[in-house]
Amino acid sequence: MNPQDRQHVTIYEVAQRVGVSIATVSRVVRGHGEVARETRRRVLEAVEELQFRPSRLGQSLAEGRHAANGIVFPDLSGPYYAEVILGYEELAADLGSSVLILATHGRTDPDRKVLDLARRVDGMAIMGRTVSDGVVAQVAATGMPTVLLGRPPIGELDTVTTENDASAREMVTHLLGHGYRRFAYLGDPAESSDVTARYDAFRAALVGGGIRPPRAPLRCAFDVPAGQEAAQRALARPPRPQVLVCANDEVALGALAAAQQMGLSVPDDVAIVGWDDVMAARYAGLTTVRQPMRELGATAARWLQERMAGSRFHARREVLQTQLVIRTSCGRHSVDREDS
Amino acid sequence: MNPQDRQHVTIYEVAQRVGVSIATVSRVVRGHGEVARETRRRVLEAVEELQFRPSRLGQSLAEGRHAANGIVFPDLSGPYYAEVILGYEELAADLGSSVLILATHGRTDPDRKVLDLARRVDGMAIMGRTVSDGVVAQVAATGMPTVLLGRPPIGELDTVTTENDASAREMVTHLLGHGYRRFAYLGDPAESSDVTARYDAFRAALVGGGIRPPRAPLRCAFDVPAGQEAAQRALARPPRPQVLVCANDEVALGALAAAQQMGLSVPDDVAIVGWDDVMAARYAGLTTVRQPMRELGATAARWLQERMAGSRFHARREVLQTQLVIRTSCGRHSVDREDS
DNA sequence: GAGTCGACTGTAAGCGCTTACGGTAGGAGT
DNA sequence: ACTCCTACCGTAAGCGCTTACAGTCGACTC
Repeated sequence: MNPQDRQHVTIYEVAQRVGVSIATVSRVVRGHGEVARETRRRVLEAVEELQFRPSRLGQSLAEGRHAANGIVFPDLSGPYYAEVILGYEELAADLGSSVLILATHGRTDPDRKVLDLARRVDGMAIMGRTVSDGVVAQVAATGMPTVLLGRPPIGELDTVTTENDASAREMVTHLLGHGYRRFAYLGDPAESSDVTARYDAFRAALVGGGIRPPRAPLRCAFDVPAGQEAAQRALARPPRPQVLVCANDEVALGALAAAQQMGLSVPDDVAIVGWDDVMAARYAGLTTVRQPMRELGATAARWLQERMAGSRFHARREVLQTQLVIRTSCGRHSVDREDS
Repeated sequence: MNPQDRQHVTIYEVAQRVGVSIATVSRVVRGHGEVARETRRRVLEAVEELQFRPSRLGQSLAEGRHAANGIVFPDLSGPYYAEVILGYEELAADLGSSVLILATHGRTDPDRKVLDLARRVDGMAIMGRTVSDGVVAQVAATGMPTVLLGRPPIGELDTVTTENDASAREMVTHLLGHGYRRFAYLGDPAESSDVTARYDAFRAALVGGGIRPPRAPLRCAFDVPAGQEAAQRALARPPRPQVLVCANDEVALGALAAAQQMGLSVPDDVAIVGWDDVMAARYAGLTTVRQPMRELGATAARWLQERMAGSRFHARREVLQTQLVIRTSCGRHSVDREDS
């Protein structure tokens, strides 16, 4: 069959077949207006026979809504985002919206893509540093319900983030308990507000513990190779740090690889910790901070729904709690902290 | 701002502002017909001032296409699917299509959701055992370009899968080389055609090696807890198998946990292997089979594009090659097989 | 100076649906 | 027998765009 002649059955054909107007067919299909029992039966019969499905486009155009929403994220390669999206999709679909996704990573013109996306949805969730504040504001200015995930608030937009301060503090306290004194931080605070927050809290906690924090973070991207490379540099430079605090688990996994490659034992020669608790972290024995990723996505979907329904009118902020997960990469413990 | 009064600027307002017809505005915006330089300038100016973006709905309705395609997958929780989707999205977006996603896992009525999805896209990719053959056929029958991923072919539809036979054979050969004789298989062949293929090839290879294969697989779902539970049963039942061949890495990771919990050493007491080479596999030292996931998704997107362009007309089949990755979970080796 | 041509622009017919509004017919009420 | 409902159904006006077709109007040609 030639793609050119994709023929969908339209409401007109159904109407003609039954001998009624398209209005009546529409009423039957939508289940809205009143239709005589017998007429309804005949329409349904024809719908069945012709396999009629109303065109979403016609429907949306007439209704003035897409019945869809979108989510913008940096990348899907990490396990982190996948979980968030899943949480989002799950709820959104249950609420009757289709979900459009957009990964900005590596795109030449993310702003434009986001603007495009905005033309096909009723609301959107935007994660992290994917697009410029200007574009977000521009989208929001059209009245598009928008919620921000793991990104600093912009204007009056709803924002959901995860907790960073307390967990960083707790993490550092734990590390200090191991007796470590020389810390390095791997990750680029410019990359995301989460990293910024983690880094700041990390420094503050060190100061609070009477330790002089490192002068600057070792900037590196959010992936395993970048982490490995940065860790290599950090570990080669004397005095060797006793702990590598990594901006996320992927960086930490890279650091683990670097240590192994350099013949250093973790945690005996160097301790390594991360953030997110991705699946691999567990098998790598990585001490990290667990994020409620599914819930992050689900919250976004729920709020969007409420916005679209018009039931809420001022900006909401929520910070989801995180949890320190102690494994083996931060030092030897008398007792195992994590079961399984 | 009340969601009710979301006002988009329409082409009419632009036309009125400039004092031309909407046809002219459309020409300028699309860059198709001929428009006088001066007129073009004034239109663009107005477009800029009013922040006009054509409605995708109006556009799509007039053009007769959505400029979007969809992908249906069982679940996003595993790392496997996320990668496939990313490969798909990346290419599709570059080709100018938006991407709609649909996770069928846990949905009460996946078939209906897929039919819904079909009303909003120009083409779709369907992964694994997500929906019934009937529904796929029904969608395809409307002329919707469709490609199947990791799923047995249906009718004349394009199908991309990954290689299972050779890798299973190679895996078993390697295991036999270790001297193992008692094998168990964890996974449910009914779950996916990949599992079926792997299981069949596994049995055949054992027979080829002069070993009597297990009577039946230990059926379990595709996730870590299920794998753990099934492995526990398998390892508790004498004679204890020397090898647990797992349908995928998540099951294998569960098996690893079970072994650890039972105080068994891997690989000394029991060898464990999986499939997929998810990120965690590397850190768990799991011997597995690497799948070209990104490429799987990208291939689907490319084929869809070709179908939609009408440039291809008969069913395509492709089997992407996989690669055995030897790590430590299958037994002690004199030399490390994997760098890093 | 009439005819021709080309560059530009407007008119209008869709694309497939929803829904406000109005019309019709048959039964109830008196 | 005449009105008045009520239940049902059709008409038509959108929703916002694209594009075939039909002008219009100078500039040119002969």
